[in-house]
Amino acid sequence: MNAANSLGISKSPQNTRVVVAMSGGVDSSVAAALLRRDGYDVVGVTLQLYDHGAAIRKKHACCAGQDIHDARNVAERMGIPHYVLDYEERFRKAVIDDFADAYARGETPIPCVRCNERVKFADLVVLAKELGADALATGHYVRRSEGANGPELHVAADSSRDQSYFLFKTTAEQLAFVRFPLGGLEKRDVRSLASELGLSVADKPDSQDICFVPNGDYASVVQRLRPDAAMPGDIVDLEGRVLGRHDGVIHFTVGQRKGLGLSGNGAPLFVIKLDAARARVVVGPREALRIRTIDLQEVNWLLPYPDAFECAVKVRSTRAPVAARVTPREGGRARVEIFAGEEAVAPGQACVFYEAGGTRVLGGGWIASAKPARAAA
RNA sequence: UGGGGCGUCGCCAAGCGGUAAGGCACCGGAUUUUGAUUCCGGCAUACGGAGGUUCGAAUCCUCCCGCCCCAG
Repeated sequence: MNAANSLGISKSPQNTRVVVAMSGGVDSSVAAALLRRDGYDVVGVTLQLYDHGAAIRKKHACCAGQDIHDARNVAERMGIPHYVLDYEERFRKAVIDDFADAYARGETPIPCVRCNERVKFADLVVLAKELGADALATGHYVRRSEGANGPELHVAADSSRDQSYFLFKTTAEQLAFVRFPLGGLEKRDVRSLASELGLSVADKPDSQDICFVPNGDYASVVQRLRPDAAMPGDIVDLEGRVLGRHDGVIHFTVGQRKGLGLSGNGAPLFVIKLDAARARVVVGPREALRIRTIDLQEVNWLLPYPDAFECAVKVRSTRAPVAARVTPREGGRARVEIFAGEEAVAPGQACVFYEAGGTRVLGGGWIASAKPARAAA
């Protein structure tokens, strides 16, 4: 048995085939280039996820139109095989439909996580194995390491770029096969590497916003897919008093302040709850956003024995983890008690568990419901 | 048509003779591989209207218009 190579696989790089998920962006391009430079047998794969024509002019997108050309160019330059696969149908069903349904239910989906969960780390893993690969690599900023009980997921070295929140659904089994070449790098280093390696995408802007939504106007996408979901209704306060009207719950999310058009108040009002069945948007003061208990579903455990444990949880990608206790429940569920409370917890978003004071991701689940820190309607 | 009160940015609201606070809403930008949040910036040459007093008024006076309240 050979010594493990840089990917932790007991083969020489030349004999190690790695499929790289290439989105056409800087990150995945550099990931592929780095592996190529290290002598791996790299195969590039790009998934065409949604409408080609509609996306071709869009900046900051990924996985369609120009991005596919970019990925192809990068692969060509590196001299690696590159495949473009039509995943539009799959993506539409697994990600876009789910996105629309969630909004119609008054929830706030994270399509990026669904895409990782259902497409990139599901279908792509299978595909990579079919291509005879020893591993699948992506350009995500997150680290993987071999622990006593198997592979572990850790936050990125560049904490400002960490994407672990978006990868919480990665299973232990997938983790055994996936690699993240950029997890230990700083974003600026990746940029300069892209230049050094002569990649045409070196100065390409980072992607942001939802890739399949044209102008940041996600509501119009939902409305087109689920016409009935855009039902106008009342904006009410915590006591049920009608304060105004709205054009559909799909335009709002828990914690939202802007767009309510409610004036004359001393302090701003926030969306506290969405009641899709009654087409109601419930608003209240900031204090009413405070949550103590959260119930999760479809939990992914990256721990060997999920007994109740204390850890730090993130309820939002852009916030520091906070101390909490997680209690697993049957049926893939879990209850999370956040000791100091947390604001604006929206059903449909993710709650990710982190090792307290550490870097390891212990798991996470989808937020099914949340209970206020104090009594409130 | 007797008495009293009030009319300042879309909404709420300071100011009470010295040259228009603030909040909400809204708009723009920054941040952000979700949606949000947050942050920064913008937002009444103008104070119901018309006159008058004054070096100077949203602030004082007069009249008018509108609204509210109490009496008739």
